[in-house]
Amino acid sequence: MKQKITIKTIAKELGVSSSTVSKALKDSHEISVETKEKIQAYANLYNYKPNHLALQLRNQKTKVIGVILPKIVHHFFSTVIRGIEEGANKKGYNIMVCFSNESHQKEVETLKVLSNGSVDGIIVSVASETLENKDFSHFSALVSEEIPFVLFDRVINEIICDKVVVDDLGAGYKATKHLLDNKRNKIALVTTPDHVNVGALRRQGYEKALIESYINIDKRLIVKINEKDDIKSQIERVFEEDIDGLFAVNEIYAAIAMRVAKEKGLKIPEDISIIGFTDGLISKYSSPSITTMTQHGLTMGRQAIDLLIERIENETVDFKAKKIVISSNLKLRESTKSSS
Amino acid sequence: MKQKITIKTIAKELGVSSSTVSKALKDSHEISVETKEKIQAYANLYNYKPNHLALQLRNQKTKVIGVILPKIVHHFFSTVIRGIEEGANKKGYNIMVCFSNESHQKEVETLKVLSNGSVDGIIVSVASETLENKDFSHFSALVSEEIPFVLFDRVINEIICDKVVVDDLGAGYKATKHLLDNKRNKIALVTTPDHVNVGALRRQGYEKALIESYINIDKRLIVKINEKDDIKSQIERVFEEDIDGLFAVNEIYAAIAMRVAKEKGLKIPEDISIIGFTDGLISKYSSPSITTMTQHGLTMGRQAIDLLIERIENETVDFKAKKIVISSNLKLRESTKSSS
DNA sequence: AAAATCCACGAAAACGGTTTCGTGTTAACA
DNA sequence: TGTTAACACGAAACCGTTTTCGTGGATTTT
Repeated sequence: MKQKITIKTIAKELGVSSSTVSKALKDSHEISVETKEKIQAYANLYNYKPNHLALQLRNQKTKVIGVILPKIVHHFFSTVIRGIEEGANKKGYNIMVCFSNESHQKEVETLKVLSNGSVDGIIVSVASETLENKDFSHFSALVSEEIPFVLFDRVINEIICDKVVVDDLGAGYKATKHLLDNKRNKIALVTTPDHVNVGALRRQGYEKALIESYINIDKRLIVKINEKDDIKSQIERVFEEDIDGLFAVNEIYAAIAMRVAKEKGLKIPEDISIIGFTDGLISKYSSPSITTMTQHGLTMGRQAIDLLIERIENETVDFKAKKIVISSNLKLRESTKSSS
Repeated sequence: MKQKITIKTIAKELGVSSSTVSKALKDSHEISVETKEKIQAYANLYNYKPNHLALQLRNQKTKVIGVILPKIVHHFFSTVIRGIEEGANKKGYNIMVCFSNESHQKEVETLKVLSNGSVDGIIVSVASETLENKDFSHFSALVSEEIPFVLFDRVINEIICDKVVVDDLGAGYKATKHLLDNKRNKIALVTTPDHVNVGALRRQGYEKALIESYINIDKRLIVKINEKDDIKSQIERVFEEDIDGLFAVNEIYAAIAMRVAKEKGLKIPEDISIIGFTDGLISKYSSPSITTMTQHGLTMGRQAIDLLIERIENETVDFKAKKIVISSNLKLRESTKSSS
């Protein structure tokens, strides 16, 4: 990289001190008009740009936000990034994006790197492995170091900090209710293992809706996907039961379920109604298109970044963790009949 | 944020100089064992972490790579990010992700921010607006400032720098050839406006394949999508011709085309074969699943980051721009019959 | 006993800015 | 004519770390 021009070199060339240059470039009233013009012209000519690192060191802030996601190739997380980036940009921040790839170890390491002063604050959605083994010490460390951070979507109850979540229980309830309203009563649930709290909450919503309709919860209708094994064959098992409705906690499971249904010769939505989660491209462009619960990734991202920047810029003495709950609503499409 | 412990505070507390502390923490042989142990113990106790900003300033490098993408909610770009992040991580770099949202202005601004020393190098896929108005001065500036950068996918011929691209012409050719081999001969093309070079190249491949088969190019079969208008209705127009094959330059166009075909009562792949681009989730999970040309986003990301880091770390005197062409291959699925 | 060699550590400069606090010169005022 | 104020600029400290080059005292070598 070419040697960049600095204030010092300008000062030397023009035979003034660096303080003068600094002030002249900021159009300070302390400096005479001629000197300012001379310096500004020179700086312009040689395309002077202040070194960001020096400024960061001096100001003790980076104007950078770290973001750690479990994965990227996922419509929901993509939209969250977009929301975060938009909000950050509006306030003059940049974002540094990292991935844990659902690995606890990677999450710990990444958090360590980011918390050495490279960023002013951090936004995290917790890796499933961390959720599973329940080792949250890296987050406690963040708390005790008083580094501003907010958790979203996959959060940890034990850690006290700002959070942004979807009303997962409510969403599970609404989804199931919609199927019940469609006169479905043998409703399968395709969900995650219990340690992923969003999955667990959505299941609770599902159960709540069933109980309200005096339908017994049938364990055989619930399949908790283990992503290490083949997903499709796990879903096929639930089709051995005579189901007429299916609620999947993400759009990939929904899409796979739809395919299985078609292969079984079932018509959608006539023979079986299917509802997914995350209003992503798959749901939108598949045919029939899939009714889903919206996850409002953009909104979540924006809320998370706003919360974080608020925390960073207003070092409030009285810390009070905030939790923003975003409600999910039904996006009606072709894979379920509209309730009449 | 809590006041972090620094070398200076350690030095003061322990009554030694900061040089001693610095050396002790690096286990230098210059420092006696007792002193080292004392200092290390203290640093450990108070959880000392070196300030990254100070290091960056001193070393004149950030170990951060800037990435500018036209958009994120797009399977291809998501996978590229993943590739970049993986490669960067392996070499001890972090990535700072920004989006131009296809806007020229935003691209210029972002580039300016990143090139003030916040990053060691930059990876860009050019915004479509920039491609359209052909104002590349911000990239020329990068060249003259000798900031390492690499362009990928959407590149600019006029700018001399490292590049990673897909063999778009070849891909367009292969896709069309596949349809021809399927005994299709009225093949529609759904592509981008000409200024998006990847679209233009894929069209050339399409035309080459047709010409080789002695088929005249019929302008009515080619639709250049303007994303500002409704995409579906633009695609519907091409279905007014009696087509039996369709090649779309991305998976969204392909998915929409498939939907239109279904609505017209056409059976896929019996009545019409459809082939897309980018091996994304839509193509994979829709039914019928869509045959596509793979775009190898992960590979592109990795190649781009490797190229960039190579450039950063080996300040070669003899600059020779490299161009890596990644060939695309056919991913056979249900939306086309296998050629026999 | 004088000279050379180690040892363990500190002073200071450097990275590139900003900012506070002078200070010398000139002009205005009493 | 002496005092004060305004002006235009510079010196130096600071952010946190690394690194080069001393240096004073102890030990070893001639």
